[in-house]
Amino acid sequence: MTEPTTSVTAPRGRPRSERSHQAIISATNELLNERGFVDLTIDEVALRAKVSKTTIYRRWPTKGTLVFEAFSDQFLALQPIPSAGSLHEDLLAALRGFIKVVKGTVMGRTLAGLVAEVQRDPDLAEVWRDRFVVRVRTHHRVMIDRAIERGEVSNDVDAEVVLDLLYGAAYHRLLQSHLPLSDGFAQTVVDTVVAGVLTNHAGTVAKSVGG
Amino acid sequence: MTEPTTSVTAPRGRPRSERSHQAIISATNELLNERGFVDLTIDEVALRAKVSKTTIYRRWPTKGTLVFEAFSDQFLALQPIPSAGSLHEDLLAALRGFIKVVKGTVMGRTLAGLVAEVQRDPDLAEVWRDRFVVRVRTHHRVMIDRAIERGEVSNDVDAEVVLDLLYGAAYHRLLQSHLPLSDGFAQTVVDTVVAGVLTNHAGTVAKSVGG
DNA sequence: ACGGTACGATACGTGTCGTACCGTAAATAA
DNA sequence: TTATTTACGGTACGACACGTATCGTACCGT
Repeated sequence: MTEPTTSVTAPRGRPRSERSHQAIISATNELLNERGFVDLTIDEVALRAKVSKTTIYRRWPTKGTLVFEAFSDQFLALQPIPSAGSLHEDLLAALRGFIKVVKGTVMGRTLAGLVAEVQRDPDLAEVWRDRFVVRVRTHHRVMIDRAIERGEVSNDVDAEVVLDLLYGAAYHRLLQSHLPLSDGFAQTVVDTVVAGVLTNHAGTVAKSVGG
Repeated sequence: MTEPTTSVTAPRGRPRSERSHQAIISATNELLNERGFVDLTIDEVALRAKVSKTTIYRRWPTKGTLVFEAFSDQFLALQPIPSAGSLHEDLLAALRGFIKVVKGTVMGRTLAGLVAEVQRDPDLAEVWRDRFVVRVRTHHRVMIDRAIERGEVSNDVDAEVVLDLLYGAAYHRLLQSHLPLSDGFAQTVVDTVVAGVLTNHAGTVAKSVGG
């Protein structure tokens, strides 16, 4: 109890280098930009970070987990929860925010690459679900919860399905590349979903009709 | 002009063995069932099909294209266009059909594996879009076109977005595995999307309200 | 017969992953 | 100070699967 709470058990041997950690993450992000997920190799990350390959494998068991860690915090920081007032405005702003990041940065291809890797690596899939999908969805669900609290929609709305409709459609265009992630797409998606929710789950107060 | 239309240019040398072709496709499907996309190897397909590996590579440049061909016809044949009468009924039947195949057979994991591979192989991505995504969407779009013809919805409905909402949501649950592809999910998805479409794009005749 | 193409069998080169090994460096404990 | 513990760099290595190359043989039309 006299020890500081920062370290309950004193680490014994040589501590892991925080500097190496940062160098690896940085090199990973650099190479992600230059080559993309598929053509990124651990050897090259080690070379770029001036670190032994062994050091990388001591911390991350696979390429997927490394890229995941380099990607996720960065991406999640760019997904704010809008609170403009109406459900329509909030969802549209959120979807536009997603599209902006996905189209405007290399993170779109990295995200696609990670979704792909998740289909190949069950261990990564678990991490992905618990530390990304669940996290970002919990984040986004707040918009719907707030609409319920306001009485804009009733509380029997299936928030999970609403999120699946919005982001499912967006991920679909990202992964299949059959049509562009345009702003018109975002508008139509939100128009349709919100209208559907309001029709089937009208709230207790006058609804605000968006533009 | 005197030649039959079946072969414009007469093939010169030894023709490709149709028997080998079938054996390769069959072996691929067998191994797809046993091991899944990731753990399927070309060497093993060759062994199982009693065919040289060279023969496989003469016809399909990569593992992805081979699996694509073994998968796509089979899958597409199981995606009929419902015509029950109302848009709601048609879309629900179609989505249920998709879920049934994806959950009931190994094709769900194969589909996920192919979507993953498409993110890694640009050549396969092109084939995938042109010979699968476009094809299945054209197929499904008929349901919406017919609703327009019936006057159930107006002709300014964005059919592409409707498909993205429906199948985007389903693919999302397939690929992210955060929630199950339950029948309740299918119902809520269709309820919401159809309500949204009818609200924003009411047709010229009395709409049928689904039970 | 002859040229053209597919075939089987197999060896090979390539790329990448992840591990093993070894001597060294940095920290704590006695 | 010395011993112990753990991380580090450097590198070699094993494993695996991909895709290619080679070569002699089997079928096909002319």
